Amino acid sequence: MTQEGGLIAKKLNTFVRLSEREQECLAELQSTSVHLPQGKELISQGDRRHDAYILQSGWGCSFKLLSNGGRQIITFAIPGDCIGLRSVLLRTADHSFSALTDAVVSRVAVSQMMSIFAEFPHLGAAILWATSRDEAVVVEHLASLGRRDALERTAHFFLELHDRLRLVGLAKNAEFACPLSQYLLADALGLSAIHINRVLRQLRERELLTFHDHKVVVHDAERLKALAGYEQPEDSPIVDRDLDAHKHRS
Amino acid sequence: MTQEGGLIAKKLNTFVRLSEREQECLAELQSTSVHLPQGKELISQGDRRHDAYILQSGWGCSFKLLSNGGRQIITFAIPGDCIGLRSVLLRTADHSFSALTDAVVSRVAVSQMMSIFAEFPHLGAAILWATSRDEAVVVEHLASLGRRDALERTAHFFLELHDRLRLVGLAKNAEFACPLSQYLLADALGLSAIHINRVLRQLRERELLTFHDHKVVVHDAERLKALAGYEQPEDSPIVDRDLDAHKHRS
DNA sequence: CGACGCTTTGACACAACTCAACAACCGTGG
DNA sequence: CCACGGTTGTTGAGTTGTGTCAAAGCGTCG
Repeated sequence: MTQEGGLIAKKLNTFVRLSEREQECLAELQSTSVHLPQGKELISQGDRRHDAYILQSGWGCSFKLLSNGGRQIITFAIPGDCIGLRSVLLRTADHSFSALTDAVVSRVAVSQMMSIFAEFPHLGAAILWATSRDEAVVVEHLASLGRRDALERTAHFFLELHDRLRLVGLAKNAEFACPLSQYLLADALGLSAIHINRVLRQLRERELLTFHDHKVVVHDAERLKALAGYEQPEDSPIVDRDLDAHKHRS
Repeated sequence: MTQEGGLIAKKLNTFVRLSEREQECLAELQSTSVHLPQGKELISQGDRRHDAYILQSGWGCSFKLLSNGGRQIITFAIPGDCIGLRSVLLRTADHSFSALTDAVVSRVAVSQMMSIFAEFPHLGAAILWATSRDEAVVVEHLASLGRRDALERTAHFFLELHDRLRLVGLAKNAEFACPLSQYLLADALGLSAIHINRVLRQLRERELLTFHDHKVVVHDAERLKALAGYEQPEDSPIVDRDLDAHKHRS
C-alpha cells in the first residue's frame, strides 16, 4: 500500500519487512527519474559499460539480436523491476533494453549498489532475492522454449506475467492491462506472429483466456494452469534469522 | 597454474587478481569435500531450503522436470562452477541438480556466503561476476532455443562449452573431453535424441566438428562460429577502481 | 553368453513456418 | 468530413523442420 520507496519497495516487502531507513534508502535511489519515450533503447547490445536502472512506470523488454536475423526477447520489464542489474559487472552488455511504452526509470550507479551491500546488507539481500526471482522466471522461460509446445508456452507466459503484476499491485484477480503486440509475444515465445495469433484464438475458443485491446482476461485459471503445467512461485518472506546468521558465527 | 583455491580461483583470477588472503578464503571454503557418485541428485526440485556448492571435479547438470513429461536441462556444470547459488535465497529450489559423472563438491552454507560479502567485498564481487557470466550463458541458451535452428543451436552449444572449459584449463585448442550422451544433449538443446544424432552427423560430414567417444574435436572453428552466430565473450579483467569506487564516496 | 545402454538409420506424421491476401484500426492531412 | 498510409490482427494453403515409431548395430559388463 505504502508507495514510499516506489513499487520496488512493495515488491521487496514481500520478501523481508524493510526498516524505515531501508525504505528511505530505496526512495533516495529513485529520487532522480528519467523519462523514456516509447521505443527508446536504454541499453544496447555491445555497450561498453552500463548502469542499472529501476523501472518506475511503463513497460520495457530486454532482448538479443541474433546474427541470423532473429530477435529473442529475454523478458518483459514491468514497474518495480530492476533493469540491467544482471550484467553491470560484465564488460560489455550482452543484450539490449528498450521501452515498449513511454516509461520512467531511475538510474542506479554500480557504486551506489555496492554501498547498499556494505551499509544495508539486509536490503542488499532483498535485492538479491528479487534478482533470483527474476532469474527463476528466465529459467522457466528457457524450459518453455525447450520443452513446451506453443499452446502450453503461451498459457504459461500469461500466468507468470499475471503473478508478477500482482506482486506490484498491477493486476486484478482475473484481469490485467498488457500493452504487448502479437509480434512482441512472438519474439518472446520463439514463435511466428502468425502462429501466436492462431494460439490466441485457440485459448479464446476454449474459453481459457482472452487477449484483446491491450487487456488480458483469465477466464479459467485452473484449467489454464493445468494446461500450462504452471506452478505458483512461493513469495512468502523467509525468516530474518537465516540472513543474519553470519553475524553470530566464529 | 596455481591450484591453490581450486579451479574456481583460476576462473575468478581472470576477472580480478585475488590477494593472498582471498585465495586462502577460497581454499578454506573448499576444505571439506563431498564425493558424489554418478547419477546422485544433489538438489531436488521443490527442496525446502538448500545450500550452494562448488564443483571440484566431474560434470553435473541442473534441470527442470515438466508436468508434460519433458525434461529441460538448464546448464551443464563443469569443474570450478558454483551450483545452486542463484536459488539459495528462494524458499524452494526451482530446479534439480545431479551428477553426470562421479564428482566432488564442497558445500558452502548461505551464512558463509554472506560473510564473504561482508569481509572480502572484492572477492564477493568476483563471485558475482562469475554468477553474471553464468547467467549470460543461460540467456544465450534461451536465445538458442527460441531463435536458432537445430544446427545453429548445436554448434553454438559446443563453442560455448569449449570457451567455458578453457577458462578453467580443461580444453586444448581444438579439443576437449565431454562425458555427455546424445540424450543429454537433446534435453539441453530442446530436441529429440534422434534429431541430435542427425545434426551431429551433418556437423561431421561438413567437417566442422566431431563428437565421438566422449571427446569433441573442433575441425573448423571459424566456419563453425559463422554458422552458429557465435560471439566470443570478453573475459578481460575490469579495473579494480570501478569496484572500489564506493569506498571513496560521500 | 545374453542383457543393457547408447547410437544410427529409415519411413512417416505433425507442429509450426512462410507466403499471400485481406480486414480493422489508428492518426494525419487534405 | 473522408481519403490515406501505416501498423496490427486474421485467415487460408502449401512447405519444412523436427518428432515419433520401429528396428538394427555395437560396445560393455555382469
